[in-house]
Amino acid sequence: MSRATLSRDAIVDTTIRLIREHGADALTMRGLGQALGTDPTAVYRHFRDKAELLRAVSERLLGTVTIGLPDGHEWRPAVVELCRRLRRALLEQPRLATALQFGPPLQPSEFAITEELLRRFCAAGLDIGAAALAYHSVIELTVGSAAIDAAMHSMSDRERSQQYTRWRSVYAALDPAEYPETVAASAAMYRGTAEDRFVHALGRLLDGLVPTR
Amino acid sequence: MSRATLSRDAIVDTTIRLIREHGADALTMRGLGQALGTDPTAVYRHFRDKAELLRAVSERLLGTVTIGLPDGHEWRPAVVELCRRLRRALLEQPRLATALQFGPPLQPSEFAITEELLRRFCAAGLDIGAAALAYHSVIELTVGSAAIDAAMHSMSDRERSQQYTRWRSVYAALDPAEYPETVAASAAMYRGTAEDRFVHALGRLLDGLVPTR
DNA sequence: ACCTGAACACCGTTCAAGT
DNA sequence: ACCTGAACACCGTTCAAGT
Repeated sequence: MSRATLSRDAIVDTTIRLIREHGADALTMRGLGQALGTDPTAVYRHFRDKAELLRAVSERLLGTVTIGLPDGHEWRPAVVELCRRLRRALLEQPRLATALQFGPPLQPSEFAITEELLRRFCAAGLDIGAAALAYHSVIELTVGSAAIDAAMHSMSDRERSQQYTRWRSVYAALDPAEYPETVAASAAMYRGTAEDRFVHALGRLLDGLVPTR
Repeated sequence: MSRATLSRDAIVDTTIRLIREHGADALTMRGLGQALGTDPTAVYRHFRDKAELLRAVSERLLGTVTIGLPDGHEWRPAVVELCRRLRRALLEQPRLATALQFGPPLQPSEFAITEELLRRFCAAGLDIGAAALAYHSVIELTVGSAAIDAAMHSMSDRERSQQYTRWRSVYAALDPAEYPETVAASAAMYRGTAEDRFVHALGRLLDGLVPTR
């Protein structure tokens, strides 16, 4: 057995790898211990409990969201890029979305995301109250898109597109007397990637939030 | 002990009550058995497993979303009301949001929601492809709003507003050199109820999805 | 100082046995 | 036909004991 020297960073690394490979639901402390080459309970020397470990994971994942965003006068590309990154980070750990609101200690990366979004919305010409509302709005959309796509995220591209095709045929096969619009729309449902659909929704939301005068 | 005669409906009733009172995470088959006055494993006569039970719960909760919507020529009040109801149903069972996409059998109530939304968007003048995109967009926002609010949902009004106040002071106490906009916006963050904020976000999204020509 | 491993108090679920 | 209850294979977590 490799004599692993445990550290918070090494534990977080391995946890993220396990979640990425096997899904968030499959993460157990016993499995984590095995992947680390230590007794499962050794992790408890470094983290109070599983929740604190997952908070550290989320901090790591969210930390990359705001770095190196396109700067300059255009607010919109920056907001879109930030939200795309946030969505991808949330996808890694779906549970994270709701867990965010829980913990007593808001995390540094969350503050950075909030500040960046508020700054861009102010740059877009919104007053501070409208910027706060816009912040809440885009966060809600981003979290929802990630939550809906989370189940598909562990699939391969092939499996995913098969699943979309299957759903389209289910819609297409409905009784047209009872579900006329669904049958008519069936070919248009779940078109493109989930991220495409998210970017479209975000675009329309930003259109509504920041009216062009 | 009351000699309860079990039925799927009675089990779903009790499950919803337990989730409403103690939260979705606190639902266990043993606790459910106790609430029903039967052995915990008796439920397995009527449902294959916990997932099937929760699917029946979601079907019950989502079933009420589309009944008696405001009819007539105005598409917008109907869409808003449907989404508010859907959000409230999702709040009862946060887990439901992601579980929706899982199961093989899409449920009747989901079809009804899809049809109703597509119908209203077509009535608003969108072509069928735009209606499908609009459908995906409002679902993502609604699911996200419910997911974010889920943690607060079990709190009393008093606790919830205390939590909001606490977050505002955290934002207000940040270093204004590093987080100027957040400090400036702190008083405007988490204003009103979560449903107020959702209705605002939905309104702006609908503005963007259905441009007034 | 850090890790180990037995142990505790839980889970969801199965299945032979009861009535 | 339906319910019971022991049992199985798991969880997260604690804590005395090791090194």
